[in-house]
Amino acid sequence: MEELDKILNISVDCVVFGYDITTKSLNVLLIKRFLESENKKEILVDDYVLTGYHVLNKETLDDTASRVLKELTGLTNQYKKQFKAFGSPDRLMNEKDQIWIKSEGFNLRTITIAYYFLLNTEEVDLKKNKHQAKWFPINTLPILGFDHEKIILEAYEDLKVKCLREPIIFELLPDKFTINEVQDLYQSILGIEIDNRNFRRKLINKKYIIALDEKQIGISKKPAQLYMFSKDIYDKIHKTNYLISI
Amino acid sequence: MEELDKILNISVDCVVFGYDITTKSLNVLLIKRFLESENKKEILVDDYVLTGYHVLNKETLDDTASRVLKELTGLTNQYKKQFKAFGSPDRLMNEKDQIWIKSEGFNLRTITIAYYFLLNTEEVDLKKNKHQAKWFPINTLPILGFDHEKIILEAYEDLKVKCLREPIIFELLPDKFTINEVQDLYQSILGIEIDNRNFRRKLINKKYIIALDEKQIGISKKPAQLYMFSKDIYDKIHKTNYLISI
DNA sequence: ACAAAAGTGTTATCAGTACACCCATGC
DNA sequence: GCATGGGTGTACTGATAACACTTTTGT
Repeated sequence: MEELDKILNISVDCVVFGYDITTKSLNVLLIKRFLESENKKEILVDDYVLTGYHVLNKETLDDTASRVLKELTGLTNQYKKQFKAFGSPDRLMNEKDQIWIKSEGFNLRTITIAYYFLLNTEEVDLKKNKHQAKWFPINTLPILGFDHEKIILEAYEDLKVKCLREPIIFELLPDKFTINEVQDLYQSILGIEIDNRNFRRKLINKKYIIALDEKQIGISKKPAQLYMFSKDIYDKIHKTNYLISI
Repeated sequence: MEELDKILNISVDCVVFGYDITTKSLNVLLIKRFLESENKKEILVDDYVLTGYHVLNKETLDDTASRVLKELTGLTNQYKKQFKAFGSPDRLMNEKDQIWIKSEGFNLRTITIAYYFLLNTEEVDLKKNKHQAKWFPINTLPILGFDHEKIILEAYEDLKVKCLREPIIFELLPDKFTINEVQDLYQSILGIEIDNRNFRRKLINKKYIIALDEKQIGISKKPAQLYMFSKDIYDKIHKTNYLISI
């Protein structure tokens, strides 16, 4: 039944970015792709890929992406962005990909609509996961199947550009965060050093960064002030902001 | 032969933006969609759509877009941007769309990868065009088939955002332009008023805006200084520019 | 000489950058 | 009391915003 509903040449692939606040590492969630020969003597395919699935007949592309994320992590309502379609005729043409495709029975010329999701790794419990999902730091990715390395790197580029212009950085952090955590995250994503004093001043002066009546707890050093991000206030301020910065 | 090569459920649609420097109007190039009943007594479909075509089997998505533009305008090497995939199950489901799809024989569940192109209207000669192509100002679009109004408006949104951050504005102008022409174009796209003195200073101070040894000719008033944009210089300057502006 | 569009300067305010030390807390 | 990371202030520079008149040219 479900098989009939699949569009065999159109899929959605999801780059799930998760920030690990304790190791200060921007990670990508990948699943294992593993296939042995019939006699189990030979390993035919053993690498990692993005999660993805075919688009179903009665489903929007956004729905497919949300479904894939939910199955992988149990999460809904995370920040989601459709960032590019990949459809080169040779994108699934290396040897291992062909073996895999044969075993799965889908179309050699499949076009994929790629999404990325932003969340923090603490939200995800990988223990209950059946796909052998695992976090990999963006800078030390394993061998990847299909054209998924390309997809991840393009998603990362888009994220880098976007985090300079839009307040999506907060999607990678818990609701309550410290200023230094935001700075660490920018530094991780962009691979740069930022002056702490200037960064603090800049952020604290924003009306949509709200100081809470709380400090960190359970920390073994001086606990830091916690803040939250108000999307409502941000949107109000930025309705008509036409600064040309080229 | 060609029919066999088409992927029946995947297309590319092209939003061709053309700036008309004399009327100061940002336009979109559309083609006529017209169908009569067999007895020619009734007009079944009479509206406009974007140009687009199915993706061919051995073609990348970018190639499809370039092919469509070339067939429509004769032009190659114009600024091209893949901006979004549209794949909602009901995107081709209104009555006229269904009549049209039946007559053309393609798939009811077609996903389209939408591109936009930037050029200036003077580059295009519509006389030789067989599709009854016509320019429409972005603010006075005709009745549009399929979900093409939605696609155009999303392309326009993307263009608005992008022209504030990247020097794509120059793709809509001739190679040699005046400062006031750039200002008029920004004002057309964004629907805002800009102070001429501040804008001039800002632009002229950019190293990648190069004053030529030429003035306008054939103009009935004081001829203005001509400038050009240097992408090389722009790229050199902006290699590593990590200004966080949220 | 007139109409039309090109071009010009100053001041005030705000944002960004560079830079080094003290403070609060938990252990 | 000490190690750790949190938190602070100032001066300089460059960009932006507000604002109105003169100049050049073709006709």
